[in-house]
Amino acid sequence: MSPPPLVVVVGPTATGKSDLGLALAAELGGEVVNADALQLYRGLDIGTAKLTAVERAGVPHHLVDVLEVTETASVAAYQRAARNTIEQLRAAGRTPVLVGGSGLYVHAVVDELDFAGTDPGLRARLEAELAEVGAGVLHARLAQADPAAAEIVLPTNGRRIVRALEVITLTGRPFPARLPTGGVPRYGAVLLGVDRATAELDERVARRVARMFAAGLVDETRGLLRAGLREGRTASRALGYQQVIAALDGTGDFGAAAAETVVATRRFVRRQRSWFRRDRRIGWLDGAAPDLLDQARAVLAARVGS
RNA sequence: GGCCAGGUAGCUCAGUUGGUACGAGCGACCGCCUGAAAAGCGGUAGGUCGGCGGUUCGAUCCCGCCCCUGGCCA
Repeated sequence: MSPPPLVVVVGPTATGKSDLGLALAAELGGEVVNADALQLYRGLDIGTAKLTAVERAGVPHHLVDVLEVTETASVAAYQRAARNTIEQLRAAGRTPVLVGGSGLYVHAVVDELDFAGTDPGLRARLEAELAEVGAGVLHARLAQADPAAAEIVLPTNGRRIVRALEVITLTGRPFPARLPTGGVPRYGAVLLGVDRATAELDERVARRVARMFAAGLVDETRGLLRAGLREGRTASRALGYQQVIAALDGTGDFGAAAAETVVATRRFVRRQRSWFRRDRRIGWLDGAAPDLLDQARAVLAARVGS
């Protein structure tokens, strides 16, 4: 008997991915594998809209609460962990349901992305240099070392320039500046996308953020700050937390922080869409459809069957 | 009612000593994205310069009246 295919549920935030993923896992006798970079963190609960133990209704969730807020997330580490988990589940005959809105993370699991290694010392040196001399100078160096990559990586994008130089120095090979376009996905994956009409989604985001603040996002952030959130490179940037930290350091105006979180989340939704939009393998569903689950079932049946 | 400040892009504000608005940040839209990705980066579209009249070859910038906003005084 062949192992069950991987079911993937992607889409912008606040569309209803988690609920659909949960329902599908429950129905298929599967387990959820998180593909959300920030839900990896222990303690980032309210702001990441993490499902509670009760809401999970007994369906096992993997790769949630596996990082401390002080740790820096890493796609490569995530890729290894997620593939491991998925392979184990499939070997056990359980359907893995990969749910999340971090496009690069999903891509890393489902497609052939090979991350070159990393070297903390080298990275630190390059970053210090970036801060000192600016992206332009480093880009000029990249143009020397790898003209093709320099062609693609913009001279203003310090982050990418640093990584490109790191990879080239470490491997002696060019930096693959272009993401491979999706071919046949691993694990016989079926990709489902959940989205909603823009106006409706914006409205949901506003309500969700209000709910988060009402539910104690500020207190949660205070607690996490005591746990070292400020030193966390990834977690301190999470939507909501980032704005609360700024308010705590500055005006103390949490109403403004909430408003800023809404705007930032809306921008995030747009970016998520532009990321997923180009993946032609995704079968899109309207999160508002009353028969969402039926539609998802239908797409699954059609794709798995073929 | 009087005095003062102000009405310039969707928002907050620069600017032009009268000659086609160098506008900026934010937002919007589009896109990029290989070890921070809820991060990082790029492109594009938006303006009767409050209204009406006057002066002038020419007015967003000068004059008059009016409307609106904020503050002070009564």
